[in-house]
Amino acid sequence: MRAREPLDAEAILSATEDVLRRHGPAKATVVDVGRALGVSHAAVYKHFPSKTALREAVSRRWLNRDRDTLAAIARDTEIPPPQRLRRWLAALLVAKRAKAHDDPELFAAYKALVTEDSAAAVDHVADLLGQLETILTDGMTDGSLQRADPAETARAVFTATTRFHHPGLAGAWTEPGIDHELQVVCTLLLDGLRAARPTA
Amino acid sequence: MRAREPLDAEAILSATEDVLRRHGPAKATVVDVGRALGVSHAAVYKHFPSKTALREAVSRRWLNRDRDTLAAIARDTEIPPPQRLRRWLAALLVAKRAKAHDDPELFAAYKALVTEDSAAAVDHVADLLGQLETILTDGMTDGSLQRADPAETARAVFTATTRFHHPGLAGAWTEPGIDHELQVVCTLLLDGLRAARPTA
DNA sequence: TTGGTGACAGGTTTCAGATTATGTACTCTG
DNA sequence: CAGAGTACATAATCTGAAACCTGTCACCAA
Repeated sequence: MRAREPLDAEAILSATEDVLRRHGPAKATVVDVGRALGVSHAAVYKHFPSKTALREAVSRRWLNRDRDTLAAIARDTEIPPPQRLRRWLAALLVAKRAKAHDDPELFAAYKALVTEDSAAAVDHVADLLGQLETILTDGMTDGSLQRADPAETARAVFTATTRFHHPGLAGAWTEPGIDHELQVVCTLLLDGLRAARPTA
Repeated sequence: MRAREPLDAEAILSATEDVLRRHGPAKATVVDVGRALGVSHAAVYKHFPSKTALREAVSRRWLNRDRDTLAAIARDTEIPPPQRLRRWLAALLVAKRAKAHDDPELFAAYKALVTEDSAAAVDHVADLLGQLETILTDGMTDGSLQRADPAETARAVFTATTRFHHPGLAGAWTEPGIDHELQVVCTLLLDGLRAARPTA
């Protein structure tokens, strides 16, 4: 209709994020996104093939926002791997809890992605597993951790801490004992990871 | 209306179970339960104070049905505690998966109970924790397991295996690698439980 | 040719009005 | 008088027509 600065994917993502926050994932529509940008909803479809793709892209960006904090811990060779693992898991809980609390609408969108296991969710998990694997590999290299297959072990650690990061269980993250419980589980896992290769 | 053998709680529970299986937890009504018993719905209220109480009682009975299998493993002093723990957790997964698969309607009812954490669900968890504690205590007594507080450790083991028993995550129980994954997690946990009391 | 528009088909959601369910009270029977 | 029934108020749920959303189109502007 009129000359505007050309719509780009980033602008659409930001607008979508706002719309999601305002209306929640259930009520947010592509028409709303268009309206927020002063544009028809068909314009949005020039940049994203579907509403699903749009939601995925928004969640991806939202998830990647505090990815670096976590990645920095995973890569921090100053901290001995066992402690690093502990800190990383604690930071993961803190980050997830903050997201769930501060941004419930976007968290709900992310949760939906996980339950229908969309590519964005799968990639997010793969990323986290990779970070875990980094820590474990470092530990195996410097001898502070024992077991052999880092990928399998990373998955086991991730699985054993499901309670603290799976969005479907977010309800429990506000319970008072949760941080302590994570510590106990961490200790148990670390004891296992440090143990000499067992007999059975 | 006519002389019948007097309605008792057990008969109501069985009828409710049938109705739940036929209609699912969302559509099952107290009137249906009455109809199944050839009785008015008000008669049901003579025995149960509310529909919620009735659903809880049904789930309780349904959950207790294979409780003994599990309890038998927990108590089997023939098996060394570490192996016993492994078997118990495997049996728990098998039992839960069977329930989810063979009885989806009642499983859904149970899942609902867990998400609104009703007394029945809480009691069920407490029961399982008690069984875990038995195994751990036995292991600590005979020296095959090391750590100190059995209740706290039981909770940690239960938490670390959330993925394999929480009804909200039942979707993942049919994935092919799940049994192997449980084995890996078990091994990790057992290594931790057997480890000499660690330094950090 | 990329990025935009308005109109539209088909499927889904919504909302008000009608139906059905829950839970209580009082009645009836053995 | 214990236990079942009928009647009923209130809350929840269904239904169907209207509104609305998604995704596509043919067309337009720079």
